[in-house]
Amino acid sequence: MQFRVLLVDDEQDILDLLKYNLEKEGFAVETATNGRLAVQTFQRFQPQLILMDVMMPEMDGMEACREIRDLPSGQEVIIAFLTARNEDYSQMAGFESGGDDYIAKPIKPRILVSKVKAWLKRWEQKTDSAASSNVDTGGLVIDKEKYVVTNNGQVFHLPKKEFELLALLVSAPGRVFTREYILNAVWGNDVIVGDRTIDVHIRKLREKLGEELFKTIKGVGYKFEP
Amino acid sequence: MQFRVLLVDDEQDILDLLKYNLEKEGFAVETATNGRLAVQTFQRFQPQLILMDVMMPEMDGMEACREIRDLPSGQEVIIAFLTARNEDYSQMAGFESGGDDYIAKPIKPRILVSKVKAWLKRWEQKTDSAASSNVDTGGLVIDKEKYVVTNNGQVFHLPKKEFELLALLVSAPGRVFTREYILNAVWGNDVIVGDRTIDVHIRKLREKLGEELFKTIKGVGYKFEP
DNA sequence: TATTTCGTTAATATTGTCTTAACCCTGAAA
DNA sequence: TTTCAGGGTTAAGACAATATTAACGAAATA
Repeated sequence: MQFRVLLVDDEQDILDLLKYNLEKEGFAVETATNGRLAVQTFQRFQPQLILMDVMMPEMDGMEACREIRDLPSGQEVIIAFLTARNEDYSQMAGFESGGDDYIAKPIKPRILVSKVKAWLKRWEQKTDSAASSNVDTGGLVIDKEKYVVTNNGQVFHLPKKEFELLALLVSAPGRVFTREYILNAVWGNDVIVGDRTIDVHIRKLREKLGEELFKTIKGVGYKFEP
Repeated sequence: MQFRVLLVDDEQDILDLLKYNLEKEGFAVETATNGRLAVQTFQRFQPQLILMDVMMPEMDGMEACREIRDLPSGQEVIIAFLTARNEDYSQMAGFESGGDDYIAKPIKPRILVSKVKAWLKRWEQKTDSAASSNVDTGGLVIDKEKYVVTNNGQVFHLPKKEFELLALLVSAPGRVFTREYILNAVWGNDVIVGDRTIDVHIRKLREKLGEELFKTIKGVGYKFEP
């Protein structure tokens, strides 16, 4: 299998250098010169790895990263940032925008190649074991690591409680969960919240993911049915 | 009758705490510190209830649960898991390993005791009526978990009272249930409802599932016959 | 600090379920 | 044949459970 790498930088020199070195190693490489183009190219090219400069005209790396992560196909790809050494990467260190790693400029070809190989290795492992941490039921994919839900291609970032409620219901499609049980599972046995709280969260899930997915059994509880 | 409870956790502190509180309530308690020991102790001790941590050395809770369920004597016992809240309950919520319920850590003694009592109450009922969660009698399948009735492939979603009445009658096909008994079982001994109420519910069941399935014994009661 | 997002609740609306009243039917005893 | 007891049937209304909306404080975020 040939791996695909997308390079994004506004300096053509750097793009050429990196591309040359990666292609020499047998990777398929495409390039983009700003964030907006990167998002477009990503959708067509579907790379396993994106190497992206943070500072760019038109749309910066962070923003592009977020946009890509919001695409249904943008969950799996590894995104690594290129940064000037002294650049303030405190912002990205937390990877709030969904970046996985970074590499400091100036970039030495050797180091780049070995890093890329390491990333792609990680990508392979990740997709191997993805089945365990991801639940997939009838077009609805729940990624417990990233706290992200994908429904028929649309990506949702659900708040914690909603996410947990959803994860619970989806864990056994068709099974009815009583209110009592739900309270235990999602809120814990020491927290006391009113019954309406569950309704409201159910409502939000229905709003976001589809009314018909969550069925009410009056006097009993709720169930998820694809 | 004294109930027997088996506690399984790798932390001695927790075992001590739980044991103390349960013994104070009059339960017979034994403990084990990993899954393997739990299975052994179970065979000797034959408890009605097992409280088990999910994460343990040697053999984890899930695996132990499965092994116990595979024993001839492991069908009746109620197995509840101790879990850190927000722990990944996707695996256990589906009860793939045969667990019945769980309680979230940190565990407050009060809550523990009341839960244990509820579980043991359920155990008593369970063995009383041998109410397995699925009943299948002559093309009629009652799935208490999914709260769904299937009759010759057709799926019905019955309201609560109807469902309970049906479940009662079907639990002993051919047996006649007196009106008094039905009132006790479905409505509870404190609720007062007129006699016509039962008729009406029977009517609805006949309408939905077939006239001939529910036979009236005048002056006595009703029975279900496939 | 300013701002936004979350979680919860209160108040109200809405829905499905349960119960009942009123009346009908049947068979057996008077 | 009447009468009566037990059950059958129907639809209306009572009732309880859930839905919905907005609003508030708390928490996270900028």
